[in-house]
Amino acid sequence: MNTEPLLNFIKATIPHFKLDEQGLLKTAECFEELELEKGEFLVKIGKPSGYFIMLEGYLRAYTFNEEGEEITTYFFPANRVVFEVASFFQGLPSEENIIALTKCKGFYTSFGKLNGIFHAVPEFREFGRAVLVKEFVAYKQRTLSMINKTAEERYAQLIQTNRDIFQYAQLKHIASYLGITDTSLSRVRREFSSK
Amino acid sequence: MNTEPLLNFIKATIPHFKLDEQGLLKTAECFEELELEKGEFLVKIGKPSGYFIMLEGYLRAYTFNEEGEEITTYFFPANRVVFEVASFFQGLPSEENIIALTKCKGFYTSFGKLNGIFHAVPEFREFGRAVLVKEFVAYKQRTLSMINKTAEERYAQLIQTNRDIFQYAQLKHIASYLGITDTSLSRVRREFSSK
DNA sequence: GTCATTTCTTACCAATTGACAAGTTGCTTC
DNA sequence: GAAGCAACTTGTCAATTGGTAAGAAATGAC
Repeated sequence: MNTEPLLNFIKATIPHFKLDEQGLLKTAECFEELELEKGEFLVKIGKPSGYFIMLEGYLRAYTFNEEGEEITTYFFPANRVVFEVASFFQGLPSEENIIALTKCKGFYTSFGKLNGIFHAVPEFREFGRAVLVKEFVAYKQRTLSMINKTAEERYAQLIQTNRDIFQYAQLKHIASYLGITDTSLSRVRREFSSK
Repeated sequence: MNTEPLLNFIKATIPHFKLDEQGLLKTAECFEELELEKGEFLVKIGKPSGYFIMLEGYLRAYTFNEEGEEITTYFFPANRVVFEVASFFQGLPSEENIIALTKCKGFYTSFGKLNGIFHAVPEFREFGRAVLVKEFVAYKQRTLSMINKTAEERYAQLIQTNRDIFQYAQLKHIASYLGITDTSLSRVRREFSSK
């Protein structure tokens, strides 16, 4: 297993990470390489979530509303750590599916193993916290745009920050992610492109 | 300083917390008692956020949109840990104000001191993580209702889960928290109460 | 107490969004 | 190629929400 990309990712996340041989080895040991084909699930509803450092690919998280319709809760681009927080950290069955929109590559571990590294490699704890904080902050941002931006503004923002998504995800999924119907998104797109 | 309520809160959060004299003392040492009068700020925009274990009271977090209008991002009831995550954990100036809606009581600490406890009292790290995860999960839930619930459903949900808020917060602030205008909330309330 | 200010409600109209249905396009399967 | 299916767009109408203004109610200053 070539662990260099994994360690690079960790170093990029926390510049303070020290590379003593011991810790480096222990850290790498706890991860396994994982590849997902398009359409494969990283997390399934009802099952526990793992912890996936994704270096290539795109993922979509979704759940179902009372009417049984899919609600897309998140899109994950590459170079993000992907996990369903309640399931992973609270040991609950996941309430979300996370599915590969493209072929995905990265490094995978479980809660038990991650805790093992936290215990054995103190510097690594900072990584765990930084990741949790980063994802939390991203979610706060998302909530904020839901409360104070119009559908069109949210669409424009998504195009700016995550244009690739439109290449891989279906518009109906982008619509539910933006909190509107696919019909509405279609209209928004027409008006937006006429500007 | 009577640290019993503080330690009870920690124990309630993580039942595994061991009460060895040493760690107990060190933990308590890092907190100071804090009381806020109604209208006082816990966090101010531009300043760093602290970490407040609030045992009594209600707080409101808010920011401003491009038009300079207040947007309420969160209401904190008692028995929650209150902090602005990006500011506290990433050392950034806060982009939110957090203000007391009522008299508030609890225990306060800074990032440096909290890290000190994490270092000195390993069991306490679990508390820090549990708190972070809990707040993250709460925010995810909030985002989900913004995407797949109507304003009236969100209103009904807030009444059910947080009825007290209506006693302490202004309706215009509740409106922006729900992502609607105060005019709209007024209508929703009329229609809701006529059912 | 009065006055002034803010908060909340209501009314009116405009803009946005949703629900439903029909039509187009593209893809898969046979 | 034809048939079937899913994704996307468009149109129509209804429901929801926003913007503005006016008035009622509550609050605070004096």
